[in-house]
Amino acid sequence: MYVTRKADYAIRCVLYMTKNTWRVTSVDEISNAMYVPKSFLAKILQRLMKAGIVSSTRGIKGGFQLAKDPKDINLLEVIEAIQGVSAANICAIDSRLCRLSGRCTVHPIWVKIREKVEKELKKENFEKLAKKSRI
Amino acid sequence: MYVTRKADYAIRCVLYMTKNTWRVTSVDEISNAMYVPKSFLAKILQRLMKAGIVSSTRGIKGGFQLAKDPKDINLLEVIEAIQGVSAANICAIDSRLCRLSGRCTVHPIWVKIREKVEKELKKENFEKLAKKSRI
DNA sequence: TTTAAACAGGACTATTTTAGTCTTGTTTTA
DNA sequence: TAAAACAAGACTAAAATAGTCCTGTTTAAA
Ligand code: SF4
Ligand code: SF4
Repeated sequence: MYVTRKADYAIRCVLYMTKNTWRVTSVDEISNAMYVPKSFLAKILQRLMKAGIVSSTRGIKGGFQLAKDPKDINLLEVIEAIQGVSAANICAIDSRLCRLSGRCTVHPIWVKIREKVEKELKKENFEKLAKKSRI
Repeated sequence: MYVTRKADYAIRCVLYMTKNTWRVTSVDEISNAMYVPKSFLAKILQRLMKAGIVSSTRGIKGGFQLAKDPKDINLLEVIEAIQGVSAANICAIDSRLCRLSGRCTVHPIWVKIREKVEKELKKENFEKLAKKSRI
């Protein structure tokens, strides 16, 4: 499980939008507030759209807003919306990616770690995060 | 924390050597047994040498063997010997890698996840792994 | 009705990382 | 003294990462 800049930016921006829930916010505003390159952010928001996490309004005065209640969005789903499923080792993403997985002693350890990490990430919803937030 | 092929191979090979503790094993033998490209494995073993995990004997009949008791080698140290410290997000490797870390709400979550993962990996020593092993 | 602000989406690119290979040299034992 | 084995550095191809850019569409407001 490695979080790319793209996914990290996504989290920051969903957090920003959480604090402006139901207000339409432009890419430009989010980009400036969260220190994310504008054209890169535009791409990120497109993926969050496809995942149903944000919705967009086109045209002048358009922008983005959360498509769900912040308490129903967790860290894991934002990360997966951006970079797909991930884990610490390939066999924990899909055991077929290593032909040894069926008889490997280490394989179950990676699976267990993946489960633990995902459990932690699922626990963190954006309502909770926004309450603590100072960004 | 993402485990590269290099580190995964290292783990497999340390496990193989655990089952032949105190016997000098050639790169060629390990390479064939563990399905790791020979010249790549040679590089990996060099790093395990520097970390004090294995020792080498040069010349004909030379090879590698563990430099420590298998119960004193854990998964984390093998991984770190190969790829250095790693974590799920850059700020959990070194908080200075993100200028927001001081005021970021998400940062402590990555730190906590790193701690949990490292704890799991430290628990797994090679004596324990070799007992379960069928590779 | 036109214009400008904003999103949509695809193509493109530079840099870094990964996953190796290759070559030349040194050591050691049969 | 030759062959088998490690040592170490240079090299490379492919993939992933971190973006940019350009052309088009939508829509509110002047
Ligand atoms: S831990 Fe085992 S199953 Fe997983 S990638 Fe490594 S060798 Fe394959
Ligand atoms: S989680 Fe926060 S501190 Fe860590 S990299 Fe992301 S923005 Fe920076």
